[in-house]
Amino acid sequence: MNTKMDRRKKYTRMVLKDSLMQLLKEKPISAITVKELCELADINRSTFYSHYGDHYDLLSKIEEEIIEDMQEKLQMFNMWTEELIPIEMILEYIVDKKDVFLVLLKENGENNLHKRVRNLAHGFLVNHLMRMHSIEKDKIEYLSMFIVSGSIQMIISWLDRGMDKSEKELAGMINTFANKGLLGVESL
Amino acid sequence: MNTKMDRRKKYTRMVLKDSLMQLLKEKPISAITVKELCELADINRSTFYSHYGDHYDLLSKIEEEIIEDMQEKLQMFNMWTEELIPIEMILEYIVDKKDVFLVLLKENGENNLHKRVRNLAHGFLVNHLMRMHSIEKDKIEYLSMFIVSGSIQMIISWLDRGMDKSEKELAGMINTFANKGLLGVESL
DNA sequence: GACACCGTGTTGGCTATACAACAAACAGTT
DNA sequence: AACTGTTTGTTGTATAGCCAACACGGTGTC
Repeated sequence: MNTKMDRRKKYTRMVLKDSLMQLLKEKPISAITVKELCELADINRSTFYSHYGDHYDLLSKIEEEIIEDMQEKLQMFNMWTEELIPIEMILEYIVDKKDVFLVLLKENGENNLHKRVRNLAHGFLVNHLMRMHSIEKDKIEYLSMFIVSGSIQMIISWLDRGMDKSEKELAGMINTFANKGLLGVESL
Repeated sequence: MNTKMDRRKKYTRMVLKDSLMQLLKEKPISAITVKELCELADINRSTFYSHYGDHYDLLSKIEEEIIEDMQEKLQMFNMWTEELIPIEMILEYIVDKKDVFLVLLKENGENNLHKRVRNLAHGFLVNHLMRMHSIEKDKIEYLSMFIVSGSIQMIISWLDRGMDKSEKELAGMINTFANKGLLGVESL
C-alpha cells in the first residue's frame, strides 16, 4: 500500500539519519552512543527506540536504502543501454551522496555497505556477462568479482582524492580496464 | 519562570520562521499565503494556527525577537563603554542576521522592524546624550532622530552593496558623522 | 446569478513524540 | 568487592502535531 508516511516520522528519521552520518565522520559506530546521537538530532531517546532497535539498526537501514536506490538505478539501466556496467549512472549517484559514501565505504575494514554494493554489482554483472558471453558460470563468477572489486576500490580512491577526474573519465577508465580483462577471457 | 520549551514547539516555530523569511525574499507578505508557508515548512496548517494568529502575527513575533536581542545587546553596552553608539556591536549582530535584515529593512516603504529599530536606537541615544550633554530635551530628540535615521540608511545601503566595508570601517564612519554633528551642537 | 476553485479559520479524533523515571548493565576507580 | 558514573532499554503519562473535514468568504468565469 502506498500510504504516505506521517511527516513527523519522516522528519524524525531524517534527522536521526543525518546525525548518525555526521557522527560517523568523526568516529566509528562502536564509539557512538545512542544518547549523543539523540542529543545531536534533538530527538528524544525513547522516540529513537520507537523507530530503531539501536544505532546499528539505523545504520543498516541507511545502507538498505542506498542499495535499493542503486538497485532501482540498475533496473532502469537494464532497459536500454549496451554498456558493460552503467558506471556513469552509478558515479552520478555516488557523487550525489558523496559524504555518505566517503564515510561508509572507507570505514576500517569491510563493512556492510561495502559488501552490499559489491554483491549488488556482482549479481548484476554476472547476469549481464552470462547473457552476452558463452563462458562457464564458474569463470564468470570470478571474473565479475575481479572487475567489481577493482572498480569499487577505484571509486573509493577517487572519492578520497576529492574526485580529481570527471565522472565520464573515471567511467571510461573502469570500462576500459573491465573490457580488457574480458578480451583476455575471450581468447581462452 | 524559566521553563524550557518543549523541543517540538521550538522546532515548529523555527521552521515557520525560517520559511517566512525565505518567502519574504521572493515577495511581500501580502502576496504570501499561510497555505504555502506551511507547505514550505512542512508543518500542518492547524499547527501553524495553534502558534500564531496569522502570518502577520508571525512576522511581528520575529521582529519582536530581533528587537529584544538588540535591546539586550544595548543593555550590555550601557555597562562599560564610552562610545556614542555601540555601532560595531550592532553591526556584528546585523551581519549575523544579514538575510533577515536585508529582507525586513529593505521592504517597500517603512515597515515595523524599521520603525522598531529606529525607536530603539533613538530611545537609547536620547538617554545617552542627555547624560553626556547639557542640551534641551527638545533639541536632543531632533538630533537623535537625525543621527539614527542617517545611520540606519547607511546600514541598509551597506547591506545592499554586499557589505563592501568592514564592520569596523562602517562603525568608524557612522561615529565620525554622528560626532561631527555633535560638535556643531556644542557650539550652540 | 450559478458554479468552481482557492485560501482561511476551525474542529475532533488520532498519532507521534516528549519527558521523567526506573532498573539493569557496563566501565572505571579505589 | 564496593562504589560511582554513564548508557541502555523500557514504561506511563502528557503534550504537540497531524490529518481530514467543514463552513465560509473571495475571486473569476460563463
